[in-house]
Amino acid sequence: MRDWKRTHTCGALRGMDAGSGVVLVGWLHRLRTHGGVNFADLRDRYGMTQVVLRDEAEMHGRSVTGLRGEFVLGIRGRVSARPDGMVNPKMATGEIEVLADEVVVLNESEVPPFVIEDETNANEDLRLKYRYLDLRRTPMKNNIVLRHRVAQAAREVLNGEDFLEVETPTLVKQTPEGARDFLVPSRLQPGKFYALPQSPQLYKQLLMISGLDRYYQLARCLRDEDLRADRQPEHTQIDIEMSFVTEDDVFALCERLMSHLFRTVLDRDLEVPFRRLTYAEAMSRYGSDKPDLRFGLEIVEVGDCLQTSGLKIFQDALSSGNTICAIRVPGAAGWSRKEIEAFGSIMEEAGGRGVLWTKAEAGGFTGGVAKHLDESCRDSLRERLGIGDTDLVLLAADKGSRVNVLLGVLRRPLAEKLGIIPEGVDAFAWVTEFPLFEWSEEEDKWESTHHMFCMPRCEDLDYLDSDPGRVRGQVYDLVYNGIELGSGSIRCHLRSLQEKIMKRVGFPAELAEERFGFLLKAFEHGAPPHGGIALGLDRLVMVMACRETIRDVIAFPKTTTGGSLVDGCPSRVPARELEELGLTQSELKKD
RNA sequence: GGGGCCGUGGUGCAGUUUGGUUAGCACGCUGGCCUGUCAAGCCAGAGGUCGCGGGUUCAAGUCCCGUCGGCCCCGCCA
Repeated sequence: MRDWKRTHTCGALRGMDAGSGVVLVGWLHRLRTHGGVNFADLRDRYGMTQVVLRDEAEMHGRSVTGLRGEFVLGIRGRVSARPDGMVNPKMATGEIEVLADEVVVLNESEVPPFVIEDETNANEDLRLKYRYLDLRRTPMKNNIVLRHRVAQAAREVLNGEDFLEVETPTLVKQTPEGARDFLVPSRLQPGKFYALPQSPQLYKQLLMISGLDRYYQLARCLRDEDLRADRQPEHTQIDIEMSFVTEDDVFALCERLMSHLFRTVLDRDLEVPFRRLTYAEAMSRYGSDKPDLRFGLEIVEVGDCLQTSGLKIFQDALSSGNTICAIRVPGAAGWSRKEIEAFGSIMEEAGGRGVLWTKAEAGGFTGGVAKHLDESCRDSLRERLGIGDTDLVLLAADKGSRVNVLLGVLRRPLAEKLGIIPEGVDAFAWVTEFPLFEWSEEEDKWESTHHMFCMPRCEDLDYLDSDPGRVRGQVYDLVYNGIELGSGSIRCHLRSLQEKIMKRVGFPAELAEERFGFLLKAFEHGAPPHGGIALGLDRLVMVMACRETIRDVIAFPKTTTGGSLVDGCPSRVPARELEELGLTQSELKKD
């Protein structure tokens, strides 16, 4: 057989190539027969080229009508400018076509289980089973390409700023607290286990103590927890750590990083510095620690406006010290009771007791709780909320900040119904000053909000013992359009303080020594002040690709039950291998 | 651990509420026609254990129970 090394890809040829002899290889995307002249679209990663097959082409024993979709073909021919009026402006290669002299079938293909085209109607489980076919589709291929470009652009920025890419172990010590670990049994030390890393957290801190100063890694992180559209058991972080930095340094670096990514990959400019708001502010104004700032619909406390209302719910709330908050929904006075109460249902699903409401129309208040609002209530509500003439007001009363969370749940659905979420807006923000601890009812103890290696804010150090819930950390999240894209902190680098924090979350000195002795020891050998961040690469690429799930930006993702449909893992293993590891499967049911 | 939705030719869906003769549509597929198509067109055709198991019934895609698989959400995910 002659040499079938390609001279061009299927996306390369242009009008100026007319007259050249070329060899193309690729998959037969579609074949259109017209008797004496036939058109074959040849597809590869780089694009699509129309090949003209006439009767005189050497087919090596094949007939044109014997060719099928997804056959792998080699084409030898000549580039020809398309005749007048035949140029296809929808194709990058639409100015030309290749007149085939010779066609060879490099491999045949079964009829694919779904059609390889940009808009597929195939269900996701089928696409996952035949992922290699799904990835032939242009949108999926583009996601993978986009991911590559994001990863490389991130490396460019970090390499250019003297960061070192360092790999950390995959077989690590099991960590107490945090997510459930994936465990790997040790053969050489029967009965003992490695864990797969939830993140390289401790290793990157050790690298700072090593004096490497600036580290990054595109790190796989593994957590044995339930899946979601934006959560997989294994995901990738752009993991960053720096010595001798403040929060501002980390923010500025990430802003340079994100600006470069959006500029080079999406050709979009970001407004920097990103907006900053404290955790307390985010929770009170938006009812969320990852607020969507593309639209308003802010939550406002209105308890004092309702002192004179006779409504029992208000009276009870005020007398019991509960909070009453409201959202002004501009232009929604025309909504029906049914439409409004749909939002009450959303609130109930979130654990609330439904929503109260009233409408501001023609200078007055109507509907819902309007009849329980006297002039004084109305005036103060008008002023507090800036109520216009066609507004709906949603109100809720509940304990403390719970009410903000409940109303916060409504913001996105409200914005969608109002159609006020702007296209193409990149609403980045830093949420800062996260509390260091939160009380766990379930465990009946204080737990770390982020993780136990975060530095408290200096001014809150005195509350570590007296009022742990009041201690804010040098802890921050990066938020984009209501999605958490990353989180980080300035770390604790002082042994005594770290021990104090560990004690607070249930690790007395002895236990801390056993579990984290190596880190505490390292702190005694000149640990520099340091901090960093971990950015979720999957989520970042997901939002950049405008996808709804990170499965679309992962080549081989898992299903919601943690399975891989393309290869069928997890799977059973031979009993002999279990024995070798000192494991038995007696409790597990057979297939 | 809990809640919800889905499963019908290769693919996507209709049919299930109210059980009843040959399970319908589109795309794809197969064969034929066709010398300028590019989501080609026209003609003809093949293709279905209704996820699986059990039950109710004269009769089950349809009703009941169980089970498997996929998706979404709560819990969980420092």
